[in-house]
Amino acid sequence: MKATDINLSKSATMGDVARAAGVAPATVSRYLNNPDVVSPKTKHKIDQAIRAMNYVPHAAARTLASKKSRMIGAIVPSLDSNLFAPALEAFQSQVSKAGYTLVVASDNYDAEQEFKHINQMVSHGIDALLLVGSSHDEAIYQLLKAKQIPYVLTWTTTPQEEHPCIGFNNKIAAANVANYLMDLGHTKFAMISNNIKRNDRAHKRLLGVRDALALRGLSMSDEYLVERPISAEQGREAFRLLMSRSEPPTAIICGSEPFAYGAIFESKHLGLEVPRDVSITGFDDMWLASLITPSLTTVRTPQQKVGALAADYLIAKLTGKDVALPTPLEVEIIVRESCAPPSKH
Amino acid sequence: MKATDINLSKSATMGDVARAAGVAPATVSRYLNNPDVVSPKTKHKIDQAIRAMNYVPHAAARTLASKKSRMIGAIVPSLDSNLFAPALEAFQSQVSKAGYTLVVASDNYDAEQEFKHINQMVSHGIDALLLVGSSHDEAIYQLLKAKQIPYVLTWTTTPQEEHPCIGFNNKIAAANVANYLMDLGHTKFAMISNNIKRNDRAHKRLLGVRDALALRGLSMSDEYLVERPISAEQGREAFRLLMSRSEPPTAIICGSEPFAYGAIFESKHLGLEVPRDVSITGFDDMWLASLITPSLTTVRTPQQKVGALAADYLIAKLTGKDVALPTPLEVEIIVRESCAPPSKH
DNA sequence: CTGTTAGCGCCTTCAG
DNA sequence: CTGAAGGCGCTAACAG
Repeated sequence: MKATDINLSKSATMGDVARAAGVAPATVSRYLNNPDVVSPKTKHKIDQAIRAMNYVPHAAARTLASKKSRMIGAIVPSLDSNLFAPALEAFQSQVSKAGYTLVVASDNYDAEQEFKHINQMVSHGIDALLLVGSSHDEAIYQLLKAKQIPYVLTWTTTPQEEHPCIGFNNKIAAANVANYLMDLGHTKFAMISNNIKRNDRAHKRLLGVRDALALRGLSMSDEYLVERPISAEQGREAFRLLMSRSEPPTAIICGSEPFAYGAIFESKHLGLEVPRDVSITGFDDMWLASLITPSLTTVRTPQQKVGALAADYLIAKLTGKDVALPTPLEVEIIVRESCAPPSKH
Repeated sequence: MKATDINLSKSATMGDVARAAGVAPATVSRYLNNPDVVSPKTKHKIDQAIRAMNYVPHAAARTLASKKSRMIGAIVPSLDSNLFAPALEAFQSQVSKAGYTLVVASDNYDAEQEFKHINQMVSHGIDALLLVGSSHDEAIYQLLKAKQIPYVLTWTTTPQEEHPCIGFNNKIAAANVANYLMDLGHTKFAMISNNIKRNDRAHKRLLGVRDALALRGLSMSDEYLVERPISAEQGREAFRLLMSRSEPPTAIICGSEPFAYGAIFESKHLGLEVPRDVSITGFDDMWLASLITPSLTTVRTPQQKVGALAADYLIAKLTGKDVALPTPLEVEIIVRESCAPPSKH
C-alpha cells in the first residue's frame, strides 16, 4: 500500500530519490555514505523521499563506482561438521553487525576448489577474506596481494610467516596432550587424525605429539597413526583397528573430537573400558565432551573467539584503523574421565 | 612470473583483453556469456589474451549491466548447530557447481534480523533466495515479488499457500511419532520444543502431536510442554523438570534432536532408565542417534536432500527451465532402543 | 554544505 | 559473426 507500488516494475534509483527530495543525486549519495556533511534540513527531505519510495541502494553500482563491495568472504573446509560452525557463526554475526555481507564457500579440504572459490569471490569484489589453516596455494596469496584484499588465516599461528593469523598453536596444544598422557605413565601411543597432507592443522598436531614423545625418548610408529575423514563413525573404525593390533596402544590421541566420540562408543561394543583399558583424548571440547560417558579429556579451543576476532581484525583493517597484530590464543586442557594411568600387566 | 605482473596495480579490464586480442570489447563479452556465437578463431585469440593477462571479469560491473549478480542468498536460523549445516553444505555445493556464489546470514530465529539481512542481500542483487520455514514477514514476500527474485521456503510444506516449498510435513512427522508411542501404550506425554511462537516448524510439530493425541481422545496439558532454545544442555534441564513432576510423563517427544540427547544423558544422572522408566524420541536422526546408549528412536529427515533440491529448484528457475513443483519429501521413523511400552505400576 | 561532471567495467541493442 | 554506441546506478573530485 505504501509507495511501494510506485516502482513495482522498476526499482527507484538515487536519481528518483534526488528528484523527489529536490536535491542532486550526489547529495543523496552523501546522505548515504557520509551523513554528517549534509544539513539537517536536506537530510530530512532525503530521508522522507527514501522511505516514501522504498529506496534501496544498488550495491553493484556502488561497488563499481567505489571499489568497495561491502562483502566479506569466508572459505572453510566444511559447513557441515561442527568444527567450523561456531567460528563461522560468530564471524557472520560480527561481519553483519558492521554492515557487511558474508559470502561463504566450503572447499572440502581441496586446494583446487579453494582456489576456484577465491577467484569467484575476488571477481565479486569481496573486501576481505577469511581462510582456514596456513597451507594455501601461493597463487592465492599473490592474488590477494595484487588486489590488496586483507585476509586472515584462522585456526593457526605461524609467527615465522608474514601472514596474519588468528588462532592457537596446534602443535603446542597437541604436545600438551601428549605430555599429559606421558605424565600419567603412558608410553604406547596411537593417533587418529585427519589427512595430514591436506589438513595442515592435523599435520601440526601430529608433529606436536611426535616432538613431545621424542623429548622423552619415545616415539610412535606409523602403524599407530590412522588417517581418516573426520567423523565419529570413522573414529569407531579407527579405534577398532588400533585395538586389534597385537600390541594395542594404551593411549589414543584424537586429532579431532568426533574421532574420540566414536572411539568411546566403540569401546563399549568391544567390551573395553575407557580409561581402564585405554585412555582417549579429544580436541576442541565440543558439547558432547562433558555429557558422554566417560566424559572426555580434551583440549578446549576458543572457537567463537577465533571467528569474532577474525571479523574484528578484518573490519578494523578495512576501516583503516590501527590493527593490533593478533596474538595466539590460549588453549586449555580440560581433564575429565577418559584418561588414566595405563594398566599394568 | 606469468603475465600477472602486467596489471599488479590495476586489474585488466575487458577493454584490455579486447585490445590484446585485436577484437572489440563486445566480442569478448560474447565469448564470456555466449561462446557459441563466436568463431573458433577469435575465440582462440581471446582465450589467449585472457589467460595471458590473467583477466577476471568484474562481477559488479556485470551485475550492473546485466541485472544478474550470479549470487544466491540463504538465510538460516543458525549456522552453528548441526540442524541446518548438512542442508546448507549441500546447497552451497550445488549452487557453486552451477557457477553461483553463495551469500549467507543467520537470523537467530529473529524476524527483524531476517528482514534486515534480506534487504541487504536484495540490495546486493542476489538472484535467488533460500529461506527456512514458512512464517515470514509479509513485507519480505512483497519485496521478493517486486524484485522478481525466485525463492524457496525449506523445511516446510504448505500446500495451501502459494509459496514454493521444499521440505517435509512437520505436522505429520510429529503425529507419526505420537502415534507410534500411543501404539506402544503411552498416554502421558510431554514435549520438549523450541519456541513455538518464533519457530513455525516447532509449532507444527506440536500441532501434529496434539492432533494425533486428540484423535485418540488424549491430550497434553501445557505443563508438559517445555519450550527451550535448542541444545542438549537445555534438553537435560527440561528433562529434569519434567521428571520431577508429581505425575511424570511416560513418553517425551523431543521436537529437536539435541533435546533428546540431553534427556538421555540426564536420565543416567537421575538414576532413571530409558526406555524402562520413560520413552524418548528425537527428530532428525543426527549421527549421534545410533551411537548413544540407548540408541535413539527418531524420525529421519532428508536434510541434504532439502538443500540440494532447493538449489536445483532455484537454479532451474533462474535458467528459465520448466520447474517441477517440488513435492513434500518423505520422512521415516527409525525405531531404535529409546522407546518401550510404559511400565505399569 | 550542495550541484556538476565524469566515469567505474560490462552488456546489449543495433548496424554491418 | 563482429563492431559501435549508449547506459546500468552510483561515487568522486571539483567547483561554487
